[in-house]
Amino acid sequence: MGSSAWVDTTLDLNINPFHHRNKALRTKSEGEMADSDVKLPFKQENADLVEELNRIKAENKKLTEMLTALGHCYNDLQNKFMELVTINSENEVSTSKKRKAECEDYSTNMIGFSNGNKETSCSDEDSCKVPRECIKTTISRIYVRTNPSDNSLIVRDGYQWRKYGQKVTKDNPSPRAYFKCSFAPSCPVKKKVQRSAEDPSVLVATYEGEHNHAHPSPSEVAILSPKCNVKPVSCASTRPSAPTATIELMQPGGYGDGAKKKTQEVDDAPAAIQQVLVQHMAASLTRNPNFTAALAAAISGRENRIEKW
DNA sequence: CGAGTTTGACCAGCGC
DNA sequence: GCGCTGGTCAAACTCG
Repeated sequence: MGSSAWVDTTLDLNINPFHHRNKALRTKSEGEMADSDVKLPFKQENADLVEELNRIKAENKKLTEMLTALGHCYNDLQNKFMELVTINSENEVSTSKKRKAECEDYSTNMIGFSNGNKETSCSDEDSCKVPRECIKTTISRIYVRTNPSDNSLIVRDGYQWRKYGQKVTKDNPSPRAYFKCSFAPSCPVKKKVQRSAEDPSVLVATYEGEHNHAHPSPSEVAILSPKCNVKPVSCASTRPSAPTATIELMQPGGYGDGAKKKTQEVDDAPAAIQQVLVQHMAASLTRNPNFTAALAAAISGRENRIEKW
């Protein structure tokens, strides 16, 4: 991807909106201290306000333009990403020699998380015959980055699983573990977990079917699997049948700890560092399409209000 | 003692 | 039909 496609998204969000105004007031108060008898004429104050208004308008316009550019950039990137995904999935289908794995591709939802670099989805409708059951069952695939030293084939997703088999497959030296959902006796969901052949630190969990019960609450999970260090996960983010990019696994040293650490850092940081952190957070937020959309709405609303003045 | 895991045996689908 | 492979079963084993 060419670097020319990248746009500087670090918006000057006017983090301290009263900065200029304060400056003016400060100048004013300093002047007052020096010469308390001289009062700023009302007209002058009005002119200052108009000037401030114009400055804010110009800033809003600039932000709106940047948002538009950002939106276009985001769409371009998304399109490019989808193209890459399509190419990848085609390659996967053509190289796959597995009988049943082929049919998985018809309804597979591949969800990547932990480092979020493999999120994709694919569907290919003419590469193989489709047995009926393959269409009926929902198949999701998730990738979990784990500690390479951790040899366990455990993907903690909040559900209760019972292992019923393990097998070494031909195309992968690491064994594949077979799990059934044991939270509800009649739950048809099965899970296969195997380390990625390319990257042994990545666990590939394949879910088949849909849970016919509610996601176990954290307390239920704690009761059912006291030794399993499962933290609460939202239903939507863990249901294999409901693929989402917001899946978050509780990996040691994962996002949870990181966020905690960050909070700690924020608590401890002096004001200057906090300012830098705020600016970093603002930069991160501007990369979020939801945020940019909300910001655009807010700006347009604000502009309307300003124009009414 | 019960629940969960391990592991060898068995079964079924597919290619040759 | 035979062999290979993935998936499942179930007895044996482990652990709390």
